[in-house]
Amino acid sequence: MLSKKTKYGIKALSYIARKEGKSPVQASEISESENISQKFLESILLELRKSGFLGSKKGKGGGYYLIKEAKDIKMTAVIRVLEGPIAMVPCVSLNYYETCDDCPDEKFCSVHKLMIQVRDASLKVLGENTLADISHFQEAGVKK
Amino acid sequence: MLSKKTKYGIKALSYIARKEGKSPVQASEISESENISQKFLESILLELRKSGFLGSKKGKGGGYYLIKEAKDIKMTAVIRVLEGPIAMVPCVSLNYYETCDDCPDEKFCSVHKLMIQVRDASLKVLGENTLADISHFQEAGVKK
DNA sequence: CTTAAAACCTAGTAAGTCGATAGGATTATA
DNA sequence: TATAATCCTATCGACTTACTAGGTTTTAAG
Repeated sequence: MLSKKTKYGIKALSYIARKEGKSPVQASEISESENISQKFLESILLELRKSGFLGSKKGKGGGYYLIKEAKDIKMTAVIRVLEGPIAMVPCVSLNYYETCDDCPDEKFCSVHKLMIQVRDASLKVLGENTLADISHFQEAGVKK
Repeated sequence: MLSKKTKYGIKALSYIARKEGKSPVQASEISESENISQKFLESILLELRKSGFLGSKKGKGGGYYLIKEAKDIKMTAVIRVLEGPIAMVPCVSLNYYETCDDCPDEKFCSVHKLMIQVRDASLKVLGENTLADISHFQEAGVKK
């Protein structure tokens, strides 16, 4: 299950992407428009800034803005920062790999085999979709 | 992330599938062979029995056995029983659907759009793989 | 230069979940 | 009758989640 943090984070990024070109977007505006607790959202936006997705401007008229273009932000990157691993089991994670303490040999693990396939399928979808794809409210990014 | 319960459950089913044809398999045997706490495993096997995957026989020489053939057990079914929804967000779940309390309209939700694609990709993999596919230790079930 | 509006920061917390463990009751076989 | 197995209920510590509280700091506008 996706945490609320990740969900809210994606919604916020998407909101900012849609407003792009104009002045920075305030947390309060996103909070109201997307029905997210403001304080909680603030902490998420802060994290997105620290991980290089957002820039910010303090003081009156301040707010958040995208540092890269929406079309250059892959959803894999967003989810890895907010949620952590995309894989469902650490032993098949590319970015957060860990051995299982049970399981003497991954090659002969039924779960491992299955979860590699799930991971690859998810990775494909999340790698093909950018922030731009999910923010324009038409058909999502199904490329040929 | 997959819970240990689901992981152990799949491993146990897979173990039983490999032993099939002979007498029932004991929890203690699976527990030792797969390095799973016996008591915890017992509760998982019980759940798998109650949900119709396993039959059991009590007393000396008892144990667990598959009720259906391994090739007729889709991994979607196993995961739904042990883990719950396959979707990462309730609002895109087929079997455990729930509306989000934020989000006025799913059609215009960026997360929704993305997670439908992820769900479909996962569903495809888990629907194509049966217990038999992941239990035979060759290439997993990649059908054409 | 003062006020207001914004981001930024740290800490805490209630509720829930997870991964077990404990301690037996029940049933079947030999 | 002894033993080996499933079955059942309850509990528990550690951890995570989704916040909330209570500010500090920075900036712009009047």
